[in-house]
Amino acid sequence: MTQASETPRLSLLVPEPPPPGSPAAEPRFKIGDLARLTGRTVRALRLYEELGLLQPGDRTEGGFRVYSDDAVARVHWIGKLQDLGFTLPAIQELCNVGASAQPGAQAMTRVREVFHEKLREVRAQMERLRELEAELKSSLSYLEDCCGCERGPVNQVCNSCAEPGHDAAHTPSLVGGIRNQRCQP
Amino acid sequence: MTQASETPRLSLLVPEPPPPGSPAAEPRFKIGDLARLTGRTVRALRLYEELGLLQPGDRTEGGFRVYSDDAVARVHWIGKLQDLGFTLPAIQELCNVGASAQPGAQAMTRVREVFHEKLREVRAQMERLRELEAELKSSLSYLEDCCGCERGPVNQVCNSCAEPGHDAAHTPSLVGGIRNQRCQP
DNA sequence: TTGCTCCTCACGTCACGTGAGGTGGC
DNA sequence: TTGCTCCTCACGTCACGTGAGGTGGC
Repeated sequence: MTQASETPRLSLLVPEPPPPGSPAAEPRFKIGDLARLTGRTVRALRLYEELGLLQPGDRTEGGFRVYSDDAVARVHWIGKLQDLGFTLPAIQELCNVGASAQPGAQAMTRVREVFHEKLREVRAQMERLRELEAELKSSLSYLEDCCGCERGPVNQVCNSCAEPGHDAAHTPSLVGGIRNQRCQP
Repeated sequence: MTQASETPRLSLLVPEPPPPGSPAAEPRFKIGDLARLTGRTVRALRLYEELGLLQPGDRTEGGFRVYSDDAVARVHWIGKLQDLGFTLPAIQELCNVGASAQPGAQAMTRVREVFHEKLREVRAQMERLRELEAELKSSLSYLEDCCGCERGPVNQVCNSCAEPGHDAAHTPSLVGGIRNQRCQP
């Protein structure tokens, strides 16, 4: 875990020191620092910028992007929405709500609808994962018996396995799908 | 819900009738039927074929793909593995295990490792979704108050909201990320 | 014959990955 | 000066979506 939040060295990159009276110099990150702090690739961060989702606060004379603390929270926010299944264009739309001149009540009612739909999707996704978790567990328990098998090559013996409980009717579907394949890659 | 499993009409597509003594004629689907039965697009099914994951049992004289019941189970199997996070090339590899000549114990030990890793990933994913579900719920409850707001346009009032509990410190991060945006699409 | 479905290219999309070739920062 | 990081193209990948132009099946 790289901790770059305590690297005052980076503040040397700031072309102009903060004017007197302003809050203490904020940490300033290069794109590689931001990538490490957020678990993204440099490429991903540049893509977010291209789509208008993330703006560097500044650039150095040489053209290097400079970010402040805000950017970390920003990228985490983007990540949450992506994990909820929002595409980057959909996240753009959410951004635009914040900059829009429509009445707050109207805009936030719409956001609520969108979030409500996502809540339904997240719950359906969790249910699906619970099913798959159960299938994985029964597959693992089934395969445990296979680990000591001495019958022979997969393509010759597995499809007619005679172990108790290993007939086709009792084989978990995740495992059953593997046996008896003729797959041309 | 389209039920194509009882359409003996389709058996007319079979160029040669099953030889006597063979089991009763199986239902035979065209690619559109298979798509409806499995919730996939025709394009997706053709892609699976291109990658060697799904072979039509036959073709009509005119070149139409003909599938049997097996194909439905096959596509569902592919779908489960995709939902577990396997890529199509990774599913290909699993297929190849079934056709390989290596000892069953060795091959299945490897499959077990792969499934075990997936189980870990599925559980991590469920935990992530639980967190996001909680964030969505608190965001929805927060936004409920906004629905009757009469203060004005989003970009003028939302960022300095004075409602009790709506200051920056008490705003759920999913909502906070929307306000005060300057997003160029 | 009409309408629907199917066929094969082939280019587009989404969220990046991965070099190529060159330059900035300490 | 060296080594690392950064810069901008620009093409590749993955799992399809979406026509274009033509043909099969009942």
